[in-house]
Amino acid sequence: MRTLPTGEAPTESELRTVHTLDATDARILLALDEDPAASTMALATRLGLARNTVHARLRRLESDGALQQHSHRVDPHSLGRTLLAFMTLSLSQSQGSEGAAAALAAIPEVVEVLATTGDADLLARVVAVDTADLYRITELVLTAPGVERASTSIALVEVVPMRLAPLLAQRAAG
Amino acid sequence: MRTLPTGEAPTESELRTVHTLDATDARILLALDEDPAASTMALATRLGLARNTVHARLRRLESDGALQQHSHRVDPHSLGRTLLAFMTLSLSQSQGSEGAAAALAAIPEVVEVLATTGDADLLARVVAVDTADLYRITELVLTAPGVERASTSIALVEVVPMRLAPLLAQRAAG
DNA sequence: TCTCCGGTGGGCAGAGTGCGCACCGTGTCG
DNA sequence: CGACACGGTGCGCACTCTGCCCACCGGAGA
Repeated sequence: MRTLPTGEAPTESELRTVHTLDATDARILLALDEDPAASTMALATRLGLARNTVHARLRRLESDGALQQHSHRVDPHSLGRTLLAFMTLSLSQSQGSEGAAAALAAIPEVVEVLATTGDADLLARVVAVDTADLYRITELVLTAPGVERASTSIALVEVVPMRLAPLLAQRAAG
Repeated sequence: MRTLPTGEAPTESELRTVHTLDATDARILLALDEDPAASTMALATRLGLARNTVHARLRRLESDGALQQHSHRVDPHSLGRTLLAFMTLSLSQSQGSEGAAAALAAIPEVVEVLATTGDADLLARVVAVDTADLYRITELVLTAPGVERASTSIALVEVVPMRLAPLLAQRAAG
């Protein structure tokens, strides 16, 4: 799966062979996951590696894209958006999804949209201040070109918060 | 919405009055969103503020929880998980969701689970190596206690990648 | 008017970074 | 077998940035 193609050919960096992570890479990323503020030196001493080794690997991981430069650190709650909801959207089959994509991208409260298989065509993650706000956003979403139906479910509890540590741990052990 | 309660009373920090962000806070977070590697000094010069000002605000934002300390920087693709899917899970009404939650949390490929309103009870975000792997995970999910039905849709394209910048921009301007 | 508070400017010690270098063990290949 | 590349290691150095002082200032509110 990749981001929405915008017309251009894939860049050289996108085509770059993805260096698979070895156990050491995974250990570094895992330690970083536990303590994201850790310095290179702290990681090195903690993992029993030389600072230069950790440094070199971090640089490679970043250039490979395994370690994203951008991070989602801002809590929507602090912006007053305490409500999280998912909308499954059905598009009219005749037209493409570009128009809908652009319209959805123009709504700030729509924080993520994925095209999916199945009954619905799009899955949108939406944040809102309260239910009235969510209603307003729903109306807005329904004005997007091609959007025929929206089915909304509200997130009640975060049963398993977003995480990658278990996968990293698996790789670190293997 | 909050994380799954584990029995204890909310901690003092969770009850702390959430300081609402002012426009300057939003500008700082927005600049940080665009360049997460930016140093305090770089932010200060870029925003036309004193270093001490930015420093003090960053400290407050972090202590308020608005700026999360942990960040999701690792790309699942680098772990070979190029497939992203969503599973809507129906639970048997009789039993609670604790058992299911624990079982799902034990599956590394399950990267996020939310309890939702609507037809389904849970929404799980899952990564997999390929469709065969996804099938294996589906079987695994179905063994979780209380899970009666799983409906899977595969993410095809990232129409709008996870983002908060538009909301921050709105706040920065307002 | 006085006081509080947030922003500002300057300064300073210490930590961490980025980078260079040399060395060494391992594995590969001609 | 010898040459070589490669990744990890240890050392050092210049530089930046941090974290934390302090004093000053201007506006808001009592």
